Amino acid sequence: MVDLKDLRENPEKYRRGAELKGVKVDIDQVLRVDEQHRSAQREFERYRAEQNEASKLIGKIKDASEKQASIARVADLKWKVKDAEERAKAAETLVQPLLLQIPQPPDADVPVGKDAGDNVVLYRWGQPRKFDFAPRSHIELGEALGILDFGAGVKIAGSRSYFLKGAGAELHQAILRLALDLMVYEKGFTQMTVPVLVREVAMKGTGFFPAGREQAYRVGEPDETGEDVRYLTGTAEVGLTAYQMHEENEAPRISEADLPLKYVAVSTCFRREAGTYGKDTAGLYRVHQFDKCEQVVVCRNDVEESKKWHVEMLSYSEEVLKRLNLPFRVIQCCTGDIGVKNASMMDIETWMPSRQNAKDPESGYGETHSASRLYEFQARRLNLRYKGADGKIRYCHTLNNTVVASPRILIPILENYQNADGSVTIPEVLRPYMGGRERIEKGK
RNA sequence: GGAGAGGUGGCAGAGUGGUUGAAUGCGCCGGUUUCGAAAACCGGUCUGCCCGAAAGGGUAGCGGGAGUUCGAAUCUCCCCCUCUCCGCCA
Repeated sequence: MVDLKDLRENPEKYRRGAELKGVKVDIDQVLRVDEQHRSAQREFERYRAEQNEASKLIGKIKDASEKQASIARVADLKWKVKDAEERAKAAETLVQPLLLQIPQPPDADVPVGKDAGDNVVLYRWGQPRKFDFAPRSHIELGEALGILDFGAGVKIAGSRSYFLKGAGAELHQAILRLALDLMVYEKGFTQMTVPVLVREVAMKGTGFFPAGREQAYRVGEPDETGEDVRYLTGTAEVGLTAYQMHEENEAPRISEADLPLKYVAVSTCFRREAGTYGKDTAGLYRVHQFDKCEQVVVCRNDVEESKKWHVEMLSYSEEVLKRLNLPFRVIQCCTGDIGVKNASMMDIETWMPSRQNAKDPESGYGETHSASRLYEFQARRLNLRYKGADGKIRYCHTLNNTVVASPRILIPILENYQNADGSVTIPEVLRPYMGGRERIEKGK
């Protein structure tokens, strides 16, 4: 959520921001409704002040008939108060949903662009492998080795579903564990187990709703209050970021000394992938259910510090890929591709031989990581605030990034580590998590 | 699922219709004292929104919502949550 006060003072900034992101919003409408709300509120407060003053005096009046007269006089105010209050409330309930739709303006260092085609490659690491045989896709490899089963997945769970079997499942767990261990034991993150079935507030608070509502699976039937409805999260970012969520009138429980909060969690992620019909339908690339090791940092309200963490968190993800010796490139996403929530976003794309297009030697990189810098956007919705050393209360900044998501990461692993005979060499760093095995071979 | 108890400030815990944002204690911050510290003593210490350049003022908040009343933490109704006991399940 953007700052309403700032929106009032600098509407142009938000108009421009929405335009850069390609999001249609009516800023003037928000300002109009907000003004209605505030003028009604002022009226309400003026009448209420009068009423409170008069009521206070009534309590002191001893004479019965005089008291009755005063009560009769004040009674009239009661209706004026009620009327103004209702108008204020009505306008306020209109402001909120409008405000939730206004995107965070992209940061100044984000390149202007329409869509993913305008993203900028920042740098690369590793050399794509030159095969001296015709490389197979992870689908061919996995099915031949008996470690991936898409047929059973589709039969049991529908499209974009799969089974990982034997060494496939082992590899999946090994990579998640590698990532988690790096974050916990080397980078000092606090490991969490988070709810993946959450209430609407958590989805709204983290900025996935209302804009991305169609991407989430809804679970349960609404009762009269709607409270029985839950949502399956598409990332542990929801649980990790919302963890310190506060009520609006609550004093902050976080103090500056507690920051930064560094959380990591592995969770199962669920995505409807609405609007992607026909895109990446085969294989492990775009699936409805997967597991992801996610990192979240909640830091001080300081743009420079946010930027520093953004790069730092990105380096942790790179570290995982480097240890796996998988070639990748880092992308600075453009204004049209960073989504409603983000001030900036950088992706890591890992080289996947099967995605390489013979005509384009630059192709073959597929997104495996996404690092977001959100400044106050989520913190405002979640009321994530802290008391500064100076006593002032500020909103935190939040950031998040994939450490590794599997089975998508199995694509580059299987494809890059394949041998001419169809076997797959297990990356050295994963062997300790797989009983010391070195190769995945058919039937073994 | 059945029976009971309860949800008040950072924490503990008073308060059952009239200057109650709310006693008291603890904690925290500042000061006095001390060579320094502890103890003791004194003072301060919630948050949102609105108005204001600021100082400050107004308003709202005692689990949430609705109601009664001139006036509600206190009364009524609905909902949510927590705890204890019993049952059931893992």
